[in-house]
Amino acid sequence: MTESKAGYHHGDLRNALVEQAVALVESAGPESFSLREAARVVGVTPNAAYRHFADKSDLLVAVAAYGFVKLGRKMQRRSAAVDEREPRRAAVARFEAVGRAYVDFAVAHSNLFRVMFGLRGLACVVGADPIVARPTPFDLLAASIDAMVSAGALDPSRRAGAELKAWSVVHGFASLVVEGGAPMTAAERGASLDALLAFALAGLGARVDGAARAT
Amino acid sequence: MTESKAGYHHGDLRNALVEQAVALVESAGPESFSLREAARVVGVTPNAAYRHFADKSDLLVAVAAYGFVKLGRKMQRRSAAVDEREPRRAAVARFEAVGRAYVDFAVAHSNLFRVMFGLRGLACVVGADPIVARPTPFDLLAASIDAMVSAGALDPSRRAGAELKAWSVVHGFASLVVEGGAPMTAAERGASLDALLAFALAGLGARVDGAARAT
DNA sequence: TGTACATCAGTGAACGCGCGTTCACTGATGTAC
DNA sequence: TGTACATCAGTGAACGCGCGTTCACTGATGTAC
Repeated sequence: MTESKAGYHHGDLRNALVEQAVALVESAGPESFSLREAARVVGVTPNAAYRHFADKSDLLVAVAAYGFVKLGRKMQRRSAAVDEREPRRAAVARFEAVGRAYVDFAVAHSNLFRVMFGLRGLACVVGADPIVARPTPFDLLAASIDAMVSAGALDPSRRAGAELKAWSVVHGFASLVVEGGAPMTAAERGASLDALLAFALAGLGARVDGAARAT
Repeated sequence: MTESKAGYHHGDLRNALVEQAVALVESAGPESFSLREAARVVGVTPNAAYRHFADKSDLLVAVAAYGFVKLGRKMQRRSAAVDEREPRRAAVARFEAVGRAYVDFAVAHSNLFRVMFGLRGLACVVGADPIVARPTPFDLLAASIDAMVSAGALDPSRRAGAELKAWSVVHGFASLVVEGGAPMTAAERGASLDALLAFALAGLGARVDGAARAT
């Protein structure tokens, strides 16, 4: 509500704590994150946090939710930037843009990404009744696949289950990159991701340039 | 060396600690694991552990390595059980068996799986000079793809980069299942995995039954 | 407009805790002669 | 075969630590009349 900084009442402590928690997690990793430190940096007593969060893990769920919001925005931004002259190409390009946004996000915010998919983060945020406003990142992925069907890039008979396939490929790649299992330069990562998206489109049976796409 | 249980010297403390650490991690998760508890359960003073491990995270790396060994064995077992009458079909079936073993392992040992792909686990174990004896799980995946090429199920021109594609799909799916992002019954998981493997083979451009595979 | 009061959002001090790790040590083991 | 001794693998006690969380509290806020 109020924005007055000095004073007994903070005014927007909940958001301040979440943002500080995100910053701390991003810079030092989830395992060394402490509620006390977040409160300390915000300039507030540790117990003040309990006015806004049930406990530490509740705060971390809010951090995860923040990450999903950020990820969704990145997906939308990238998707919107696609050249849309040729509808079928554009639909495919948006699908690719969504995947690239996902991986880029994971690389740029690897510690946040870990919290999002760490213990209970995903389950709390992406469940049947997500605490993140729609459209969620998953919604955006589904929409991009629907758009491919509408644009004639994907046969309706191939539609079922496409989200899980696409999500698995991209999430697996992002995880492997983040966890260091496949150490690579940014250029190598880009090339791998290109190949990976072509692989995913081929697997789905998408028509990219008139003909069904080959890897 | 010796197997005497009683006595001042344990005889095989290092292995005992690793096995107990694995058990504790599997049952209570990595975040609540403590070196002290492992030592306590083994019946030894906490500091005795420092005779065998530099510190706690060194012990956890050993836990991760243990997991990769176990995973590799499961892959080999499943792969060996494939009916091999028709070479091309058999090669494809082994590739699928490797993928299934991976997912099944992740589900059956989800906490161990988390340690393996948690902070530094992967990097230490799978790096250029792995501390796990060859063939590593990654080696086994690569071999199964090579076998598909030899059997004529995969054109050599499609060979390059196939490991990363296959690994990404399966790892992503396993992670999503483990983290609860895609809650499903065992039957649903099986059906999804079937579809996912078909998707991966199609994406790679594999020939499953004489013709190039369609999803 | 002014006052009374309920509610809210913080404070300050303290708790018990188990942790990772270090220290100086000692009992057991195995090897050289 | 017997003894001396270096090495190894454990003990036992203690450390400092920051943590999450609870307690009773108080200053600030806003609303009813």
